[in-house]
This record gives sequence, structure tokens and C-alpha cells, in this order.
Amino acid sequence: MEGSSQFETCLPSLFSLGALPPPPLAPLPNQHKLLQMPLFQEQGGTHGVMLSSDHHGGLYPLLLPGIPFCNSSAGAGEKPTGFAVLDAGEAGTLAAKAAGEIPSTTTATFHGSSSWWKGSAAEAGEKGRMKVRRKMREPRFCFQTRSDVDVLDDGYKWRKYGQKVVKNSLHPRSYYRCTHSNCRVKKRVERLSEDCRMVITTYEGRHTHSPCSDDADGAGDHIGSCAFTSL
DNA sequence: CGTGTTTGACCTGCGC
DNA sequence: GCGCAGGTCAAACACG
Repeated sequence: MEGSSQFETCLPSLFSLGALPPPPLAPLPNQHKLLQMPLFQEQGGTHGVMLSSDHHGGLYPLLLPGIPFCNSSAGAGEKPTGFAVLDAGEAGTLAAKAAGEIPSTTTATFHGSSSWWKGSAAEAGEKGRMKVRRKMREPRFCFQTRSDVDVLDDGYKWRKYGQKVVKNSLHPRSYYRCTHSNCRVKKRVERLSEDCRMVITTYEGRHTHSPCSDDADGAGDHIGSCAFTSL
């Protein structure tokens, strides 16, 4: 809660991990920074690279060991807040663990399953919409950011649908869902118990639309200039 | 009046 | 098989 409280960060559509073309990003006010996330697909799955930032607005590229990232220069040496590309199901766990002990940089393989909505929640619809969660092999992306605000502006519009107090965490975890009609992307936001300024955000799923069509009203086209690569 | 948030209950999955 | 914890839903409430 210092002066720079209103730190906001714009994230590229993390959900495009799968290999979708880089969607237009939300327009960024002067001080706001873009977090870029080049992606790499390997036989085992997709890997991502996340740029994180601190409340000063500085961005810190975080690299995944073993991943050939051309622009590794970035002072990843500065103050990486850490992030993790997770395998479905791991995210939650990790986030939880993170509450107690988060490595400066955590990495994991991201399995971009073709059917991110396990088996097809629709099919399971039989049991009612009552979910087919867990065990779902959805693209998940977890990263950690230092910010005073819980919800980072990633260009999409989110609607909170739940909040839950999780074990090993002093702060409740909030659940958000993309407000776009056909988009089932969800994201969880929670703060570290040991450092309330650290926000762990876990994105789950893939957007079926571009940010501008939802919230960042089309002003952020050119932003595509940001190095958002996908193979 | 519409939209978004809050909150409690319910359900599912996982570990023991 | 049981219990625990996480995740989601839906009704109520608040705000714009």
C-alpha cells in the first residue's frame, strides 16, 4: 500500500499457450507494463516464459531452464518474482504450497492438452453441470506478481464467482471467470501468506476471444508488437 | 435496473 | 471407506 499502489499489469492472453496466434493485447497506460510470454512447444508439451514485475513497474523475464529463449538477457537477475507453467492439476497444488514456500522461480512442464476441458464437461453434463473439475487437463499458467491489487489487468474482463480460504494461507483465494459468453477461462488469485504483496495468479483454460473484444476495447491493437511468440 | 460481489452450502477428488 | 480440502454454484446483497 505505498504510493504506487495502483500497480496494474497487463498480461498477454496466457491462455493462448496452446499455440494460438498472439491476440491483441490490452492498451497500456503509460506506466503500465506488458508481461510477455513467448511460448515454446516441445514434444512433451508447451513451455512458456513469463515476465513478471514488481510494484515499481519493472519487468523481470523469467526463464524456464532448458528452454531456448532468445532474449534471455533481461535482467532476470534483478528481482524475479517467480512463476510457473503448470501441468493441469499442479497449479492448484503449487499455489497452495506457494503460500508457505515459494521458490524464486519455479518451473514445470505445461501440457497443452487438446481437450482442456476434460473429456468435455458437456458430456459429463449428464451428472448435471456439476463439474468435471479436477483431473482436468487444462492449460494452466501460474505466476507470481508483486502488486497491491489482487486482480491484474490482463485485458480481459473477469467476474468473481467465489472465494475460499485455503489451508496454509492467511489470505483467501478468489476465483474469477472470464465474462465472455463462450469463454470458460478461469483464474485464481491469492496472496502469499508470508508476503501479502505477492499475488499468485493461476490462469486456467484458453480464451476463445481477444481481449479487445471484451474489455480492452480495441485500443490495443498495435500492442501486438510485443514479443508474444508461439510455435 | 443491470451488473458484479459476497457468502454459505454442496459436490468432487485425493490422500490416508 | 472416510475425512479433508478445494472448487463451483446460486441466492442475496451492494453499487453504479
